[in-house]
Amino acid sequence: MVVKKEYNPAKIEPKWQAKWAEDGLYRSVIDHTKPKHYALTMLPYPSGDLHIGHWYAMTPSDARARFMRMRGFNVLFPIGFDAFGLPAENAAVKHNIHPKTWTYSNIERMRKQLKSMGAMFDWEREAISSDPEYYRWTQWFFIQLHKHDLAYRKLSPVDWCPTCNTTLAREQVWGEDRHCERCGTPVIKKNLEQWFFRTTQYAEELLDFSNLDWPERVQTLQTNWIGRSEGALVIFKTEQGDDLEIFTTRPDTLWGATFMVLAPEHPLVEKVTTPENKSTIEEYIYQAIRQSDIQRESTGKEKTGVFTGGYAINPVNQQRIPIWVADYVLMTYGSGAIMAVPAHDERDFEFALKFGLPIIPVIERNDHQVRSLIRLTDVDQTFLRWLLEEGYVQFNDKASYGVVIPHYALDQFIDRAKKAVNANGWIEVVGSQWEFIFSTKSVTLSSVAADQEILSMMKNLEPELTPYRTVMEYLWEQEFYRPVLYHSERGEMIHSGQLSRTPGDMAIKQVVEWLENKGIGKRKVNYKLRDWLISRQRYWGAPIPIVYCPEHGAVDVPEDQLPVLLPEDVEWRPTGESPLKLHPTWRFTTCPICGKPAERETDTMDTFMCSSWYHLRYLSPKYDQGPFDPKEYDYWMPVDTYTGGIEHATMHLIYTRFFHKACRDMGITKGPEPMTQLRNQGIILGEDSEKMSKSRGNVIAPDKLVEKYGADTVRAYLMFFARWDMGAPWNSNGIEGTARWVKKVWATLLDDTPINGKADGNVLRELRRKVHQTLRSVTHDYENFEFNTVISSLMELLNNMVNAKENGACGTDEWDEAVDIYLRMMAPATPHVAEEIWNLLGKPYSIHTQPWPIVDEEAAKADTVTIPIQVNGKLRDRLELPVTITKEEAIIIALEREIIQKHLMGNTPKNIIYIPQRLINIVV
RNA sequence: GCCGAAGUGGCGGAACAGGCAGACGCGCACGACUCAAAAUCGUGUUCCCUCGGGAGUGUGGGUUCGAUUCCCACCUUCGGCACCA
Repeated sequence: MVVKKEYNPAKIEPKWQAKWAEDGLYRSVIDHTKPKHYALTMLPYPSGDLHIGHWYAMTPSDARARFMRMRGFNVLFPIGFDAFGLPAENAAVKHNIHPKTWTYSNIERMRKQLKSMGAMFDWEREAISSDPEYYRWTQWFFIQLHKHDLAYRKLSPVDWCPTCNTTLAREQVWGEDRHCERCGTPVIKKNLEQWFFRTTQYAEELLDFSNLDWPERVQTLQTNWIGRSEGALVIFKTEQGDDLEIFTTRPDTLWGATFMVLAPEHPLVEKVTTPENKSTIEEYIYQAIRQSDIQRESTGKEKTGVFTGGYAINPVNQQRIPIWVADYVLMTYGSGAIMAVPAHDERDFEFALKFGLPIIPVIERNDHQVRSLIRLTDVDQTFLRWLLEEGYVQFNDKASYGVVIPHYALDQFIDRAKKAVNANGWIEVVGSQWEFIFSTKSVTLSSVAADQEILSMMKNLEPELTPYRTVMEYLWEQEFYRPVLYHSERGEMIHSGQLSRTPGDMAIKQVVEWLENKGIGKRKVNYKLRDWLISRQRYWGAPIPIVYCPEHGAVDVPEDQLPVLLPEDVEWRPTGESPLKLHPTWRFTTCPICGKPAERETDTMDTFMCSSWYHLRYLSPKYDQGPFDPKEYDYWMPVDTYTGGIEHATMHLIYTRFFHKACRDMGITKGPEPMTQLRNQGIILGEDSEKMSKSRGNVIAPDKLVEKYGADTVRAYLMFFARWDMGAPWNSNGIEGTARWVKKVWATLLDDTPINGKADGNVLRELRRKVHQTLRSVTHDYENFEFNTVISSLMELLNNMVNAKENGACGTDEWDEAVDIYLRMMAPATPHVAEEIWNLLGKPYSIHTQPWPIVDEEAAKADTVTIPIQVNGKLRDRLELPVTITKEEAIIIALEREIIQKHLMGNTPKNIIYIPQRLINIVV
């Protein structure tokens, strides 16, 4: 058959899209005779225009879903919109358009764009999170969580703009001075009653990825985000008698705690602050609280803090230690208070040094290194000579020797030092042992009292030392000592009362047991993960279904009264304040329990709440007896393949896992995890290798590309131009190659005019071999999301087919088979052109319901192989040999080659490596 | 600072299990067709070279008959976290 027809994607693509829709080709219905496959791509936010990033995320995922369908799975590949959220409200204020109008017209537009991709979305299952039928169930989930005590209310600080009268999201706070994005007013923190979900209750389980086929990268990100650390909870007492709880990962350093630090927000701050420190503390707290966590936590910043005037008692040794307030301690982690052990914690060390707080070593160095800076005038000559002779002197200048004493010589050194030191001086033993040798006595730096004693003895001999507040402060002045003053390694406990000499590997365990026996502490696991704050002081979101009754408090809206509808007659103040608060009637209602006047919660839910369960709504978007139809759930869940951007690794993907596990414990969902397999695509940057953005003007518009090349070419190029999981900067030129390929497929497969007579058997055997080899690799690559090599293999095969055609392959069974398999292989990637050619060749509609071809292993087998011959690992020759050749035969042939003989240069081979069908390496 | 990923021709990338480095494509050069151009087709395209070869996968070492692939150290880029007690 000869078909003379131009390839015109603008014509064939809409034609097939309409036909497929009409025939319900992508309707997914429960079919128990087939294995199911739930392929899910992250739902888009209806920002208004489909971005090339959406295409990059969705079309390869679509190709994979199509491939699975051809492999015999009953595939569900749904789509919807994450339609609540801030941009709609910003548009409302800016353009005076209702968020609903804005959102739904965007959806309309994006639906059209999505359909132009030719994806196998089942539009009957579309779900839109801002539809009342959807958010009714978002609210229902909230109530279930509340009923099971997984939702609770607590006072929590938010960024607040006093001019706009509203909460700001983190991305709305700009600049170093933290001003409001809209009006420039500096932002303040405000404590508001907020709703939280108890994600932390699932922290331990969320760390378990054993049921998941998820990228290592995501697992690492989540693990770090959850941030598990083991340690102990220890109860200190303030002098007033209040319990002051702290969490520490190093209970073995308790004896070295020389001060405590409270976060500025800590509830005990007020109580422990003495009257004379009150105003300083208040001032400090005011400026600390205004800063964001990011600023406060930036490690580069110099430490700040203020003494409260109050003291606590260290429960292990009854030492009285000062309580400070400093912003390097965070209220959101642990209990918002720490014991500071400056000798073994870098931050505490820095703080203690700055504020002159004592630093007492309580953990031995593992290398036991001792350093001493010996002033020549403080000791006798014999001692100095001995040090030189033994080679302990690391450096010397006119005034002093810097010596490093090995562990074995320490006792001897101290003995000799005691004899050598004169009445005007002293010798410091630093790093280990921590002894300060004076002519009258030696003192060990093992307590705050000892610290002061040593210091005052030094000052007596050397009045210039008067400004120093601690021994460590003085030692720090000597560059030579700095490397050994502080360490955070585990090691043998010292200066720790009865627990001294406990070896490092048992120290933590023994101290915890000891604390538990004494009733002053216990083992504790802490997490960085925080409970999920879901309240938003916003209009365009799902209202939190709670009514506040003066008598009954926070009462759930009864389930049969859901949804709590968003009122549409809202007024937009330029202030951006939530219209729900301003609405004249909406918030006033009655208590579901007593019927007396009550008020609605005016906050709405975080949109991550909507996206935590959309995969369930897709199952039955119109179902009204529950969030989803259990029949659909039982068949389709869990999601088999979830694809989307890595940027959701720690937010959405933790929330949705939490949500699933919480629902499982409430009997709503089943199984350990919602999404079995996860794969992330990378990011497409602009051609300038910068992030695409309107302001940079480097945005690639998919609509224009589709117009110019057709959706199939755009799809294929997105699959081809980079590794899918890596992403890459966009390259406009490259797409021409893919366009050429599609055209060449069209020309080659449709025109089977015989050329050059009949092909011989060799050509046909080669053709079949290449076809089946390609089928094998393409199958593997679709399976493993290696889309770029799917396309390159197809290109390669096409080049072979063109060759075969020139050698007369057309009109043979082998040629027809090649065409048939070729079209099936390209159907998932380029669904329209594959369908069109398939149809023009008179094959049965639709190619997309055809089974995936099976590799003929016999045909794919090669009968000869090219074997490289190396001499000493260097390639010298190649041999074309039958695959059946034996080792002996191959070696004989190889050694007979003239070029090989030349490179052997008359030497006898010492060793010959033979890897069947791979290589021969002759070693001389 | 910590954690993670990645470094291969002019460019995007390939090499699946340690065995022919550079598949496939872009770009470029030359040629064919054309009055000409576009499109299309063909040939070539890692670098150096005295045409025998030699070097080469971020850098330096190591293991091996053999390393883009494994090990150690370092450099660069990107991403995440960022005083987490």
